[in-house]
Amino acid sequence: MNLKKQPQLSDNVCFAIYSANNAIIRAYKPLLEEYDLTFPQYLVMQALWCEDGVNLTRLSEQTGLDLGTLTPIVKRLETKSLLTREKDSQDERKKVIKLSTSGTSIKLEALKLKQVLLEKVSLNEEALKLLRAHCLTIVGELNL
Amino acid sequence: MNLKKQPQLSDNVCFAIYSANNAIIRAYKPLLEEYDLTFPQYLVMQALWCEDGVNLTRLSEQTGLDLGTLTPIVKRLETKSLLTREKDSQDERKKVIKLSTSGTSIKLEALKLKQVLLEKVSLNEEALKLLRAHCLTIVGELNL
DNA sequence: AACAAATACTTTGCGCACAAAGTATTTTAA
DNA sequence: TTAAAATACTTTGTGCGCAAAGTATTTGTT
Repeated sequence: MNLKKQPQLSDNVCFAIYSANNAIIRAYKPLLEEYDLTFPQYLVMQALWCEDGVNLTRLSEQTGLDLGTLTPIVKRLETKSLLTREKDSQDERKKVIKLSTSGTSIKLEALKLKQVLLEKVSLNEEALKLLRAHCLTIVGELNL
Repeated sequence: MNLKKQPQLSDNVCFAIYSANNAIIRAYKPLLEEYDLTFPQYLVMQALWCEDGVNLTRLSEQTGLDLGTLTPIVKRLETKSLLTREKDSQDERKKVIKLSTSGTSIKLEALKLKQVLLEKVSLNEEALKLLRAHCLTIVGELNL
């Protein structure tokens, strides 16, 4: 009695993560519209709210994005006057990214969006904690 | 004694999933090069290996991608002669996607890549199962 | 001091991912 | 039996995400 059902795309962990990521970005979109931010831009802002006045390479380490991705994102945030990009006087190769007043001022409000989104998900604290840890394990081990 | 360390970007479940997704796509890239496939193209092929001869809308349901994303992906797979796109004679609005001989022939080999990738990750069967389930819960609940 | 190597960032090209607008076909209803 | 609405797909525009190539500055070596 082989009751195995047809194999499905959703049997895949990788597909599940991929789909969850797309779903999260879609769900954040209407919430972030109020701040005129995309999801990756929101992540960069969060990185800066954690540690301000860093150069692009540091931001790259924090976000896991490469410089070719970050440069245009940070430029767009500069256009929106949420941050400034100026050369490091000590080392002119480096660009120091600093939050502007308005970049800092939206921090508390914008961080609340995380709760708004998570409220839509029935997973409990423990499950989310585990999910986060397992994802970071994958990141760490695949980036070796 | 408040020993809480600085808040980090990686405290976020959403960031963890986002990073895991990027890491998975990066890790698959060299493996998929042999088949001249990108990760999303690989997912579409997997969907077809599960259920062949479907129209774009069905493929959209299976992959969670919208038609505007799928059309160009499927066209590229057609260019690579991995599948055909022909109008449904019953309903000429629909395009029926069918695997070609070569599209079918790489199935067994290409599906092995999943194991190759997962071997790099230390998570056990149980953890992966839970991770997958939790991600699908998020997808289901955010797409309401 | 001079030149090679390393580092930090930018630019270009390609393929997603999606919203919005457009085209074609079918269904529904007046 | 048409006109309106719905459905299926395509196209266009924007913003990632990354590889590869390019520029500028600094460091290391002779």
